[in-house]
Amino acid sequence: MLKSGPVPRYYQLKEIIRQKVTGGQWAPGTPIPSERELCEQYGLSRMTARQSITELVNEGYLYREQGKGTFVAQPKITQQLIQLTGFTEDMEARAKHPATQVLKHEMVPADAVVATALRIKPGQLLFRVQRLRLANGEPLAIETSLVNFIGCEHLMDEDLEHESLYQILEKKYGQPPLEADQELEARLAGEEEARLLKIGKGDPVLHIHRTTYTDRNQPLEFAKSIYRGDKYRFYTRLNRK
Amino acid sequence: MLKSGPVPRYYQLKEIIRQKVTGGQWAPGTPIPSERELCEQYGLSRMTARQSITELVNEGYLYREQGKGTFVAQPKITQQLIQLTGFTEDMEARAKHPATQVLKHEMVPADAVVATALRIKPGQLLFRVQRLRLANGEPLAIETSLVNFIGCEHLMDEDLEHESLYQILEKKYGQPPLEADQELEARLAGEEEARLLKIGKGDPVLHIHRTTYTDRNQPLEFAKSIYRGDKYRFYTRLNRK
DNA sequence: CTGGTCAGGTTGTATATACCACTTACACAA
DNA sequence: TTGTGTAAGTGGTATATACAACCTGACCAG
Repeated sequence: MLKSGPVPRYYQLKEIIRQKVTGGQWAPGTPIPSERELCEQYGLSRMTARQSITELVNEGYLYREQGKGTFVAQPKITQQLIQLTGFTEDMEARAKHPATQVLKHEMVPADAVVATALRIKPGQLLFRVQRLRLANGEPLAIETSLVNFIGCEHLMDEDLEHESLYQILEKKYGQPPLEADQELEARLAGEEEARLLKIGKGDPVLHIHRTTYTDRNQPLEFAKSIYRGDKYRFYTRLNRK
Repeated sequence: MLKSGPVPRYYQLKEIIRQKVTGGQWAPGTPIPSERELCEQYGLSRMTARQSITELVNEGYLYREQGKGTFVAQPKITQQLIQLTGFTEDMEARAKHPATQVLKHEMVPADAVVATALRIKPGQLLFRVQRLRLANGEPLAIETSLVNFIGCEHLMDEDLEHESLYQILEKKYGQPPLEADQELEARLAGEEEARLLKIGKGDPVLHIHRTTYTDRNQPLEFAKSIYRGDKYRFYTRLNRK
């Protein structure tokens, strides 16, 4: 019998089910209890139980078959790797040890490209930080972030070598990154990039442009990253319609 | 007043709203009618109207704000480009003219890597087709697809120069591609690849490995694609949690 | 053995209702 | 002027119920 409280009942059930799936208690391919069983077992109405299941289906943990039941999905290799994360969390999901060197941080006016991405006027002052990202001690990426929100100039005082930008934005500034659009391209490393990444000029690199959104689809960050082609692989999942 | 029929009411309303959003009738940032207004207007219950809205929110067309209303989201540049599509549809979404040359097609036994991806035993016979993909007459990608389902050997008789593999799989074989996991990497073109793509050896290329799933999360296709780095950009969207 | 029907299970759709949490605007009091 | 409370409107959560669509297995007639 789930309690009513600050945490909604459907969410409590959702987490219980997620636990059983990710914890291996319910094996892939096997049916989970029917919706009617679940409501009886946890003392809630069918629509509430359905909401829990629906969200887990959308997240790829379960799948439904009409007339037959709801089943545990085969675990996707990429489950952890397709979420919006900062570099730090990304590396942790890949079981690598992340580190950061801040190359530069400053306030700069927006150019035309960035202004379009962030939906602001060119010339507006943005916080800009350029960081070298390392995994297990090796350079992996150069990341340039441009951040825009009211009060973003206070980011100049933050310690971005030891704290995650996304964590700071969410916890200290109430600007949680919630969604992002990305573009990826294969390119060759230029002189400067090669030097920083400790690779050869002309080695392959992955260019990633990311626009990050917070509440209300408000653009928050525009980031350009250059990843070593031989050390980084990008994962994604696509759906039909 | 929406009709009850083969098409569910919530789906009818969903399409009506989607039309108004994509057709520009409701501008980005403006509130749509409240849930209570919609049920009254179309003669259905609030939970039904909510289902329509919820799905459109998940698809990124709308966003909700508690206590305030539901609003039209800013259109994302990538809206069309982040869905699971075959090459043909992908090019059409990018407003380019696609063409195809079949380089080879055959039945081959699965090697270890492919067998793992498709969750079958190594050695099982698969349909394999290697195609050169062109956009506006220029070579853009080399695509190698390995397809596995009962009866896949009949694909040998299909005309894959003029028909879409995904269309055929869905319409003629009842195996619709529904979801896919992808891995992307930046690499350099090898001799053979460079010749086919009409670029120089050592030019940057994007390697994409895709596992496509059909109903019940059943692996259907494993594909390796090599895209020209200077002509192709990959789009994706990420969500937090 | 084959094919059809039926019962009982599942998810899918839909209604009606109620209350909660949050936002906004406005009237009113300090 | 400045709060501040109140009312009305919004989406968020939750219940109870009903029937449709679909799948499976058991049973039965041919």
